[in-house]
Amino acid sequence: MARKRKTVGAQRRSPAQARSVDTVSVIFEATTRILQAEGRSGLNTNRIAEVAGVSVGAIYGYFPNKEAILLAMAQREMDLLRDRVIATLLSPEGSSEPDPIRRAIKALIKGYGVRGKARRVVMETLFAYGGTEDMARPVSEVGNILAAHGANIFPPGLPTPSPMRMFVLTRAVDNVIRLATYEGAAFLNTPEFEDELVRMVRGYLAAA
Amino acid sequence: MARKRKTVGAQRRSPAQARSVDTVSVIFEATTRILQAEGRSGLNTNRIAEVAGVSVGAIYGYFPNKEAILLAMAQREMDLLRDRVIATLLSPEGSSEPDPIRRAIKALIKGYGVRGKARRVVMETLFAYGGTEDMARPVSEVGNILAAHGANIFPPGLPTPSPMRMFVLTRAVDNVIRLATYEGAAFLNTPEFEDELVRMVRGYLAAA
Amino acid sequence: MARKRKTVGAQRRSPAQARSVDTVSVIFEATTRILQAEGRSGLNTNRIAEVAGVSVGAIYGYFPNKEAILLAMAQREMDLLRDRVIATLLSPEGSSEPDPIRRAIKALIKGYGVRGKARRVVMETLFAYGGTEDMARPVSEVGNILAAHGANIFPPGLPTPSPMRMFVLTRAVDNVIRLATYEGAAFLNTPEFEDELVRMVRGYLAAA
Amino acid sequence: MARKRKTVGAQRRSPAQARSVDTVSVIFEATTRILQAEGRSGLNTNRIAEVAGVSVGAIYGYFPNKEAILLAMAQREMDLLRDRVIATLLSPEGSSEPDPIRRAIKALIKGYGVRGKARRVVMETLFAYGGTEDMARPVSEVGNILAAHGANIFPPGLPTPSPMRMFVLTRAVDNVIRLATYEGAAFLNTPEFEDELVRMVRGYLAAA
DNA sequence: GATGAATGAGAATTCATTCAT
DNA sequence: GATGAATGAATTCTCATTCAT
Repeated sequence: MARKRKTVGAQRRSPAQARSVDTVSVIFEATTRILQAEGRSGLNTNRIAEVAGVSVGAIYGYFPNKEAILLAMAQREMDLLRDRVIATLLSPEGSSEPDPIRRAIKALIKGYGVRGKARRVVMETLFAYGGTEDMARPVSEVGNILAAHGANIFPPGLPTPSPMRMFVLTRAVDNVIRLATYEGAAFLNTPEFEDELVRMVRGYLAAA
Repeated sequence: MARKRKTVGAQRRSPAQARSVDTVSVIFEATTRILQAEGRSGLNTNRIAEVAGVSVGAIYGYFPNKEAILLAMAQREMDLLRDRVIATLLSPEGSSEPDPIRRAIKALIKGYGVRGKARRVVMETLFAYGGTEDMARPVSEVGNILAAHGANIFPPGLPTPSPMRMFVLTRAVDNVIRLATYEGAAFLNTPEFEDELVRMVRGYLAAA
Repeated sequence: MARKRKTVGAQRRSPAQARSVDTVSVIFEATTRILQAEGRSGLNTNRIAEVAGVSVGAIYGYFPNKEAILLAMAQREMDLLRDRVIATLLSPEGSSEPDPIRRAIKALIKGYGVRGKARRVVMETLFAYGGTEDMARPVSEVGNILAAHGANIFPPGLPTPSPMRMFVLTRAVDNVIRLATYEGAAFLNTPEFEDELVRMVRGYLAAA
Repeated sequence: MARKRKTVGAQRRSPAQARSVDTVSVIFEATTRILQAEGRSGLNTNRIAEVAGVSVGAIYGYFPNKEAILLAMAQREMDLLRDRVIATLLSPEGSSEPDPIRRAIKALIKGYGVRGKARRVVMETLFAYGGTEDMARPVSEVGNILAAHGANIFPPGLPTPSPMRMFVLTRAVDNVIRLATYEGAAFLNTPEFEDELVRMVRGYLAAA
């Protein structure tokens, strides 16, 4: 038996050198491509190595095991999305939209739209491997930012939402957009959908 | 010899006799038990057969492969949940709760709570195999029922929600509860969480 | 998970290193030994690995499936036999037999005789997988050699046979010997049988 | 284990009733169809039953095991061919061809041509299952007939061939035609090919 | 006689991981 | 640091055959 108990964890080699960064990217890209083309069941380390043009051994130089690759990818995806949303929330400068809630919703819709299938598969994989917490973390972080900057973001006159309300609010918005994207809803990019989401957020906050 | 490409899908033997129906149930029960006790990695066809008290061959008489079992179970789960929610929405008799919205929310929270680990794995499989549509269908069906019986369910004075609003509403509620369940949120079974969800629904509807 | 449709064919790992070549040889030898001792039904990949002293995985590193091993062996057998016959035809030196036709017949009889059971199973596999062409190719190649060197091989005074005649001639001789071997004909190793075949060839050529 | 040691043998139920004959035919046809469409690896008793529209159990009512089906089919094929050739040899009436040797060759070419692929697969299967003897028997029988009627068939003035010569002669002719058919030789149905075979037979006999 | 669900030993194949080069 | 051949336990899946109905 060549298998060891899993230690799902972070990367091994620190991507200090340019080459390391390349190798990691190349592994991520290969994984994305395989997942996209053949789904989860077509994914295995040997295949990743082959598609990535590196040796299996090299993969184990950067990741302790297979799941770690998927985990790292999913985290990267979530972090990218989170950063985009947070940036959007906090900096009204770069946008013509004065309402931060609407800005965040726009950012999410746009964010889920790019690299749609790849992201979906990676997130699904993460989900399937039990990474619900990892999926939730960036959403929580957005929640934290919102809470911290509440005064600047939420409509004046309304109290900053409680943690539970934050949970409900962020999950509701995030998942509605996610599912609309995954289901390929026709209204996904319409202003009406945006309006609807804004209405949900405002209505909810107003009902408190 | 020649292996066929996997066809995650329909059953093979049709459950014409009483015996067949038993076998499928027995397979489902065994799978649930294993999943509950050992999680996804403890699940394999030989084990299922052993726990179910049937032969491996019998399993392959009803399902083309392992995933198909999980998929069939997931669909059954969703259908059960849907039926429970619809029943709750429509029949105020069996409940002390007069508000249909709150009744439905209670039913969902309770429904997601039972057989938690097994349901989760099963739903993850559905998700991982791209079954977003299958996940969404029962929710849509609840939406249809809501739309049809709107007058009896939605607060008087409010118009029956549009399809898009129905989408947002059902997905939001469903996913918030699902994620709270999966994340093991501490507030899951508190009345406050229920209140919060009711508030979201009512606030949203009122904001229209 | 996803099984690929069988691709009875080429090897996987390319025998770049000396080690690889060894592994393939070792697999071939083990297969021959098992076939010889227990026939086709005693042959399975785990057994081959065991007898070969390699892991099952190693086998799948070089062959996509069990049949591919047999097929590769069959091709090797045919090529060996062809080379032996051609060598015999062309080089009168190593033999006390002055007649090239008789030399070739002797070589064929001897060639089919060695490793009888194993060769047979291996050829049957080739046949069963539609490899009639593969079986015919080496015979054709012998035919080509004959045609090219006709002047030195065929009885003086006779024209070099036409392609169709070559076809009839080579197939007739090859198959008579093959069947006599497979049927375990009592006369197989008698000089009379050899005489008979030589007579057929000469009689045929003379009748042109 | 539900498998018993094989008793490759004849049919069980004697096809006394019309239904039995039908069932056997239907099994043969299904087997042929599967073999033709999917090759040997696609053939199994459950599939035969399915394609034949009978139950697996029914198959075991007529044949003791799977191989018996193939064996029976191959024997039927060979017997049909043998009967045709013998009839052709013995009865000059039905033909415009006065030469019995040429008549037999014509009959063989024609015989191998009909139901080409189906026959081939069945014969290959028989071969692969070690039925070389069964393949050879009808040829031997033709040989016997030839020997018995030698005076009427072989060119006057030539001695009736010895058993060994008979072996060489029949196998040579049979296999050249068989391979020409299997390889789809362009010259298969030309008079020249016929001429060539006749020449071989006559030349060989004359060389005695 | 027929049916077809069930059997289950056995075979094929996978793939994460290691480690000698 | 990289390579990739080898490992082998674990799993999936097959299919000839039986036998209760």
